[in-house]
Amino acid sequence: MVDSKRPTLKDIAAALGVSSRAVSYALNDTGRLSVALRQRIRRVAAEMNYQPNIMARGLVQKKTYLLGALFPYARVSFFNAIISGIERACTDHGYDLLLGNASLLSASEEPRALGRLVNRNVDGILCAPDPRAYALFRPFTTGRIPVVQVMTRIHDLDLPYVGVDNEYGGYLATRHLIELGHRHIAFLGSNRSWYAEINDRYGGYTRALLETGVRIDLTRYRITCDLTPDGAMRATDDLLANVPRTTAIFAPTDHAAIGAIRACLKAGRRVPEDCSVVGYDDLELAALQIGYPLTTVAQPKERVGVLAFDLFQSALAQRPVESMLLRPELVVRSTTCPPRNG
Amino acid sequence: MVDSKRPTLKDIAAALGVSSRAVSYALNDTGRLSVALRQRIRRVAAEMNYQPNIMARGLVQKKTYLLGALFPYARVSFFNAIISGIERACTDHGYDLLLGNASLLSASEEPRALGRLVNRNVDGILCAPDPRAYALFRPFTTGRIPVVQVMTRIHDLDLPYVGVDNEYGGYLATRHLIELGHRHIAFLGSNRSWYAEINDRYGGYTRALLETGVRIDLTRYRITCDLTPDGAMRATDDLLANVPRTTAIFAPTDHAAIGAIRACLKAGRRVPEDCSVVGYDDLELAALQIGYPLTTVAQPKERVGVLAFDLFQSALAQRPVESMLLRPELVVRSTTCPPRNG
DNA sequence: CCTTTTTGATTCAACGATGAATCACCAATG
DNA sequence: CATTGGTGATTCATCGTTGAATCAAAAAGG
Repeated sequence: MVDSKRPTLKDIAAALGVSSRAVSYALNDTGRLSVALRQRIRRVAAEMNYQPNIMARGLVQKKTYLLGALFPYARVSFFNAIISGIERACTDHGYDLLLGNASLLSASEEPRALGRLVNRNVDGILCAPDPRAYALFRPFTTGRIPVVQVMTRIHDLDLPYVGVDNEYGGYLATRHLIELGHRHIAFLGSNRSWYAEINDRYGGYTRALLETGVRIDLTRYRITCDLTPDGAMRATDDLLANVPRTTAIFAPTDHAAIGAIRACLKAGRRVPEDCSVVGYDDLELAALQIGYPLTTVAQPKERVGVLAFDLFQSALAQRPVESMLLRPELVVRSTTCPPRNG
Repeated sequence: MVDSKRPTLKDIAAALGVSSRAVSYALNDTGRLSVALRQRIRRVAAEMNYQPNIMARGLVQKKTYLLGALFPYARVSFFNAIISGIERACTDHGYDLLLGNASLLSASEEPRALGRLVNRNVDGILCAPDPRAYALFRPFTTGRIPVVQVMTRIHDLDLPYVGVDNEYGGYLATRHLIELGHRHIAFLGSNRSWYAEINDRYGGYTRALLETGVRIDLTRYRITCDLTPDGAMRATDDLLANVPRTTAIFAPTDHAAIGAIRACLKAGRRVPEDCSVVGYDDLELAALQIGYPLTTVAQPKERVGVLAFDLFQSALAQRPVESMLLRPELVVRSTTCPPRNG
């Protein structure tokens, strides 16, 4: 069974003494052919292990059955599950996924990565665009390549979007802390103002406070930093020194939560007894923390991926496309408990 | 600047009043053309924002400039860095990466995923094949599609391979424990005998023992289990109960190390004071453990990805291809220290 | 001055598939 | 019997690009 070359329609046609067009008809179940011939062709095609050349087909149909994925490399651990959801949907619908991850600095790499995808004539693009890349994606609002925004949305850009309600997630996390009895809850904001997700989570935080009548001096309890483990740790160092009454911290990122917890321990505070911490994202490392499995907000990532593909298909078929906002869930583990003198 | 359609060679030719073949020559810097015309064509092509249609080119050149990646979905967090290394090499050489990850059970999904890649006429495949998939990859040893094995190698299969020396990694980890003074070092093996990597790490473990003259009753200190956090935890439960003299554990996987440490803590043993643990892989969650940053063996993953691409290119160019074995490194963090009465 | 070579460009075919049109044949119709 | 209609298949053009061959004109050679 050494197939030295992949058979083409012509090869099959020659083997049977019919026209290659007939073979095409038979295999696609189109055109007008006698059942007998149709079956004969199919049998031989199967015997010869024929597989269509997708490129040739794409050339004439002007479709590639390729879907481009454009996600920031810096956050792979987060987008993994989403990409795998997308991929599953792809295989189920005859599509293949082209990886165009923007390495490193997304704002500068995205143009090139995007160009490569367009170059390949992808039928659509799923992406988590950098908020600053408005100009880059603007042409696609009118263009012929459907683009779906996933998890991250550029404000004012008229492109469909599938995401998870960050405001509600922030609300869930904060509400959880309040219900445990906390009244001094800090929020770790990002020092990059354009991260809308973080701002939305902050919105949920303030709403929870408002709804429950918990009054907090935000100028002291809302601090900003790099949302990396180290950045959050340094910010929390300061927080605990300046605002020692803090009994709980809402870190809108698991990485930040790790930094916050480290700062607490360093300051001699036990977690969660002396200080509760809630994270966000439910990365693998949240559940697999040894001493401190993280209480965090989980997002239905796989489902987001699948829905993003659905939206792409609708857009491709010119059907009306509506953005979707899914609900996150609170996952309570071991980094939260009632305050000591609550 | 609304490009309603992407320009083709013909469009540029028409705009200039020359043949489309001349345009092709000019843009590829081939053929014989006057410098003047060449420049004129290039300028207009740039103005019209021309980008070649890779599919059409591929059709005639019988190349797709597509590279298939086939990695088990179950271990994404591990293969992330490798894939990103591959991708970087791809972009640097005009290739694009097609994701063909085998979802879930690799042994059953691989055939389909592999078929899709072949179907797409990928120019090559980089994969971490399931050891049981010998028959599946056998045809590629003679075939025209270069396949490079990455991190995982199927024994007796004549396909190039880039990986990291697992035997040496196991040796490094064990040697580290011995040098700290440990004499009762357990090894957590896999209950799936076909995982060659784990067996190799075990080989390094025994070599270190032999070299240093440390005699250990392997029937008691070598236990086997599912190398998941829970599996390793249960196995370690038993180990600590049956062989209480154990002062160190070499878990050939970070996930297993987490389970082992959990079991230690559950049994009232402090880590590392009462029991040291070494992991393997240096996943993100190893460094980002809050209380117990893992001592573990790190592999040069990005580099493996880049080298895998290089091997693919050599194979494609019919150059001789030699497999490569890189060296892992020990990363000492907080889960190892000398035994108490060492 | 005529022949050969070189230069600069063009034309034609092909890659492997599909869209559109066509054609031969046979049956049914008036 | 000539006309119409449907059936089952074929032929031709095309997608956008490159390989191979060709061609006209200018340059070089004897």
